[in-house]
Amino acid sequence: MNDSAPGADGTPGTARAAGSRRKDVRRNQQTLLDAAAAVFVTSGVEAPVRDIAAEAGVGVGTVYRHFPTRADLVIAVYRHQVDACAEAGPALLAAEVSPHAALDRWVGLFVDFLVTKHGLAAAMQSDDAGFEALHAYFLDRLVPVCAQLLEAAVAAGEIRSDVTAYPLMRGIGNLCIGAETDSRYDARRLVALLVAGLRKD
Amino acid sequence: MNDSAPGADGTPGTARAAGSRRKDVRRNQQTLLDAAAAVFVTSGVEAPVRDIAAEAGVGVGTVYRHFPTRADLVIAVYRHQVDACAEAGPALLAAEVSPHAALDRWVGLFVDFLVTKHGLAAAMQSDDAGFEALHAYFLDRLVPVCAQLLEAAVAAGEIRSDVTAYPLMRGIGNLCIGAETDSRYDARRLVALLVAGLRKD
Amino acid sequence: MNDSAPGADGTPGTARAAGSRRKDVRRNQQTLLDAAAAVFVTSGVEAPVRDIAAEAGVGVGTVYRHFPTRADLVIAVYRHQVDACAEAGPALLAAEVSPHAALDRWVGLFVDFLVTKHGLAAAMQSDDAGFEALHAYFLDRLVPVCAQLLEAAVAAGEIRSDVTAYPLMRGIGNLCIGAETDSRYDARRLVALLVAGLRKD
Amino acid sequence: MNDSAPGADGTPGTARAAGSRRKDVRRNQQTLLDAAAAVFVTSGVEAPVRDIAAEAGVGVGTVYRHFPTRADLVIAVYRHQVDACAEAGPALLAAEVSPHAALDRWVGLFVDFLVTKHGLAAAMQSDDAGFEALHAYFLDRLVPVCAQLLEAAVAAGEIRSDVTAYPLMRGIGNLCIGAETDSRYDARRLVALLVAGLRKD
DNA sequence: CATGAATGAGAGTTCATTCAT
DNA sequence: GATGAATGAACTCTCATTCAT
Repeated sequence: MNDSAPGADGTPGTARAAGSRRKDVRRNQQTLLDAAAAVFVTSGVEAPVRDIAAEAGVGVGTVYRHFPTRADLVIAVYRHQVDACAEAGPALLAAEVSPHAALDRWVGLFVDFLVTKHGLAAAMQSDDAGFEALHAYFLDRLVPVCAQLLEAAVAAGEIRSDVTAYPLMRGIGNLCIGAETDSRYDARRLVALLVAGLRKD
Repeated sequence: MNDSAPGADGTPGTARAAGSRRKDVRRNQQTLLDAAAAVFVTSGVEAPVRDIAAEAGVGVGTVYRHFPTRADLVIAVYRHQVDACAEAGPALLAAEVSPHAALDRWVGLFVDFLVTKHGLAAAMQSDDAGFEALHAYFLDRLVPVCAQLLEAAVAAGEIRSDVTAYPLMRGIGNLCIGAETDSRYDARRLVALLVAGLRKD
Repeated sequence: MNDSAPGADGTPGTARAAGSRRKDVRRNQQTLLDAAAAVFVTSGVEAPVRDIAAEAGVGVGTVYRHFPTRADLVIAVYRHQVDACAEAGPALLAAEVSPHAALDRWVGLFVDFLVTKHGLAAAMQSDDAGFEALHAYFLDRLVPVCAQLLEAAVAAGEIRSDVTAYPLMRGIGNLCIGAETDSRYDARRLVALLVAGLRKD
Repeated sequence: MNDSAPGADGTPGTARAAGSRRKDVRRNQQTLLDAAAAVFVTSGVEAPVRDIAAEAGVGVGTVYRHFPTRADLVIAVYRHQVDACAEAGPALLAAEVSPHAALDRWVGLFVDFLVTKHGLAAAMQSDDAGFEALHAYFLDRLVPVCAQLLEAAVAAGEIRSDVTAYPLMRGIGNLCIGAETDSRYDARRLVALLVAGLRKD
């Protein structure tokens, strides 16, 4: 993360001008992220850059300056939620009665996140070069957590030992595609089945 | 299907000219289908119409004449394989030792088909209006078969009774997205897990 | 439906084949003219050739064979009515109480014809090269009649002598453009004003 | 009008950059209008957007940015002249010896304008949806003026009282169609006859 | 830094016209 | 003669991305 704690720069005195400019920039970034999030909800993550700029009330150039590629923008928009999800893994492992239960709940968290993000799941799997970084970010952040949960469940003898975290995460992601627009399709349900299928015997 | 029973117009004499013309046209259609199939492999089913025309060595107008809609073309390209898949369902049910085994093998057939069609799985789930007919065709053809297999397995007490064919098919389709371009991702495996997850207990 | 009643031509003896063919052709032409007239009514004289062929139940090639240019077709469709209009001129001159009255009624005839032909007036003035022949046909046929009426009216001292038939006919044609689709616009009325404007004093 | 009072943003300093940009843009708009006017003269108002872009030395996108609709462009090109014509109405009414004379001269102004605009008169009557706005603009602007002149002439007892402005304007517009390409056709003359035809007795 | 105008490649689609059968 | 498949030019419109101000 490049700018946590928005108001935390206690730079006093001299650097005022620079400081306020930096503050402006930061404000701009946030505006942009909010705008992007809003547009993503209605038009999906492939929405025209211009729409996002318009929603934010800035020029397209500003979008490009802050987020050179679309992936950068998408990552930034969802970073907090992805991070929160990643951090929830170990916590669940500690709190739940069994590693498999923890895995199930953690996966549920991820699905709840994805299912509400119009087009995100699809973008994540897109072979479009522009989304490579997005794909990578999600995996970098979540695969290790998933691996940890998987290992614990294997160690506890609850699940088969021949499934690795990467394909599992991609599978879960895939199952979430299109869930937001088809009421007859329940991604949560199917993911639960998939996770159930991991069980030994 | 418009070309069943190739030799059915055995009319000699009069219909010769028309017949041979029709033969040419049919050949052309096939050329087009082959070209489309080839382009779909490399560029996905959303490839520009112009590319397909070029691959087939015809003008764009010819593509539009035969397949007014992109969905028409995609359906035509895959119709035989979808039909074969649909027909395999009852056969497997008769041949396999148990309904669940039949379901598993049938699903495997579908996955083998999908996984080799670049972008097809993705297109099938696309909310793009142009692909609606495609979506519909696949579902019309395969959901009933899947439902039949599911029912049999439920009747045999092998699987839970709370899963319906439509979401299952969509889930399977989703799991196949992107499988052709990522060697670390094994769609067959995940689908097998999903089907395993249907088991009672 | 391109060769109904194959043997219906009562041509006796030798010339049967040629005779029946010629009759067929003629029938085809008439079918085509009827079809064209029908399509012109609904889609205007610039309707796609394919639409006309379809309406007639023939191939586009047949249309082109009989009417190499669109103008040929349009002329053929309206020839009878144009001729009838042309012939009405001298008759009216003989029947009416004054040459100006005859002119007025004759012009009314022409307007009644044009106003019911969707797009014809516009096509006639179009500088599109494809319509040149159409333009020419109408003028060749009608300008002399108009000139005759004009001369008689001038000779009778009813109208000014400085208006010639050609621009008058074009003006009348122009006034009819778009009349069929705009209920607030009454071409007959305006043409009557124009003709009234010819009056001396 | 969007550019009245050119120097009205007298903001010094800060707004300079934006100001000069705006000036460029304005210049560009003008270039575009000039180019469009030129192309309209040679190819008519239905000329391909690309041709206009090429004439202006800009990309097609630029044309669409400034004038989303063809009608917008056409209106912009002719706005000044239409406005000038509209404004001339009352002035003529004040200056001429009689309302009918004013009407005659005003109509002459309009004809002089239309007759030099290749295809404009035709486009104005076109039932093409893309030209609806154009049609509307002309009528909105000119019909009231015409109505005013008409009323005055009626009040003065010079013309018949049963002709309204709308059909009269349309008729005049129609009479101008094709005038620019046919030396044997004198639209001014015919329009004058039409206006003469309005006279009482 | 911000702006948003400009660019232009790219995709879709329609039809007049030709010509092999 | 009739057919209608094929051709491909022509047009429209959209957006990602750059860059002068």
